[in-house]
Amino acid sequence: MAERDMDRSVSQTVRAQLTLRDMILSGGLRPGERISELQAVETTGASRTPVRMALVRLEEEGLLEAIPSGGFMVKAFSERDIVDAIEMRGTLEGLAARFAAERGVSVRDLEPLKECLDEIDGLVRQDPISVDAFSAYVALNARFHALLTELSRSPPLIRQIDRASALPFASPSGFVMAQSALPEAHQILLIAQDQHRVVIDAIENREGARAEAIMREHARLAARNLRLALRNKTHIDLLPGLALIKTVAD
Amino acid sequence: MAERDMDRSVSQTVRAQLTLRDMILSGGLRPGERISELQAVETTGASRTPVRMALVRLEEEGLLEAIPSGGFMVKAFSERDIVDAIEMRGTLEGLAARFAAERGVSVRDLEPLKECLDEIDGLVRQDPISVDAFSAYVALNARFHALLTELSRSPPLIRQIDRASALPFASPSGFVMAQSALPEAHQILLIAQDQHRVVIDAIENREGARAEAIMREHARLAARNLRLALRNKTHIDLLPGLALIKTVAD
DNA sequence: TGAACACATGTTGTATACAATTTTGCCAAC
DNA sequence: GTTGGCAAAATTGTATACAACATGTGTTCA
Repeated sequence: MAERDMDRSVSQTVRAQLTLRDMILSGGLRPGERISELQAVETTGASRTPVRMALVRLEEEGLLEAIPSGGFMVKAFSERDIVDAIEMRGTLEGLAARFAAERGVSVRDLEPLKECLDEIDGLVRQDPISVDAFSAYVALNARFHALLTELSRSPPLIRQIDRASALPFASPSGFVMAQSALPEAHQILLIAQDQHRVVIDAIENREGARAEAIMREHARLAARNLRLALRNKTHIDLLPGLALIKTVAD
Repeated sequence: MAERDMDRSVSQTVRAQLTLRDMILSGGLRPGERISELQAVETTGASRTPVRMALVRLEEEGLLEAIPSGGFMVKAFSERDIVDAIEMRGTLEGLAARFAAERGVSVRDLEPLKECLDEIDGLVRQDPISVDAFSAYVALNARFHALLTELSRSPPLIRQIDRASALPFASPSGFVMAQSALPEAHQILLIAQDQHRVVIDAIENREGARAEAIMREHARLAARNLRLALRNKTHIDLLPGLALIKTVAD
């Protein structure tokens, strides 16, 4: 912790925030555990002021919780919290799809989305999907969701969706893991891909209500699959931010 | 600014945050205006550290925007941002209503909601509604929305809705103003009240999809009315957080 | 007259010192 | 043995000093 890479281009606050977030998400700090400022100072290398700023930001982000008597602790989530977060995010993305459709987007705007989907098609064609292809899929899926969100052209909505994604299990990766952590994973991936295509079609044809409904269904499917995966304990170790869950055992 | 009430029960950070928020919302600080830390120190009476913490929190809250070169400025919102924020909040409340219905709530839980609605009934009975009755209505409406949100029993969703309400024009008060800033205000209030009743009915009967649809419609109506009010410039001065809007003149 | 550079000024990011509050451990009393 | 209280230690909230950076202005040269 002495000779860490002192990148002067970013502030100490940002660096401390990144370091602490990594520690929280990787499970280096247990849920419910109090975070000692001095200890954080040692591990991050920054001084107390930037550490405190980072802690405040992480609290607003939803990863930490303020202790009434002072200081912060790592927030603990229940399994239902996770499912709820995914539905919440999907609901907001549904609104984004509706906005995109109602606002009217040009064919040019939809091109990157379609390219994304074409690339995904190439990946999901193979049935026992390789590990490399899978991580490529995760990245492409995240890209698709981000592009769709942007398409709403609504800064408040985009911001809110970003905030909802701060909870790692509610991020697009969480979507994917939820969909892929079951025996019938491959079929689910195909269904999800179909839904993606239909949403784009709905947006292209200015069908706001339809676009929203599809995205809602997309999210409800992801939530359902995650519920099943949690119950069966299948591959849940793939879920990002797992370290934040209170009791993996029910 | 010398002898402000030094309430030792709350931290300097919280006090600075409240003071600065008031200044922003009341228009004491113009949108796009850079916030000087030293000036904030003078006006709030706190020292630089708590002021900085307050600024970070207000940024996360969405009222401030970070300047790349350092420091913060008051965020500016377009009229469409406001309408979007109201729809966004309504969408999340729709999800809350669905959760409440699906999760199953006892009759006891619904009682406070019904009392709220009964009280509102008493107020909206008079046609030219008095000023006192109107502010009572605003308070009761806020209470109803808060109770409904709580009914979802979903901490992540409740948190997200609270955050969405941080933008003052997206708060329940914003809902009301949007609904009441038109000539046919009284009729609109009656419709809104009807929708409130139907939502409770849907929740009571475990009809999740219906409860959600009604709340969505409730929000879309509010958004539509606000759009009209903004176009006609009728009573838009009643809208909370008006000072944050970039151009009142289109 | 205009543009460019240097300097001065003000502002923010960071570090640290201090004070107050909370927590913890220990000892005594019931 | 348990509980209450007291004291010490640790931790957080606050204030301020310092350093790096950005900004604006004035002067000088083309």
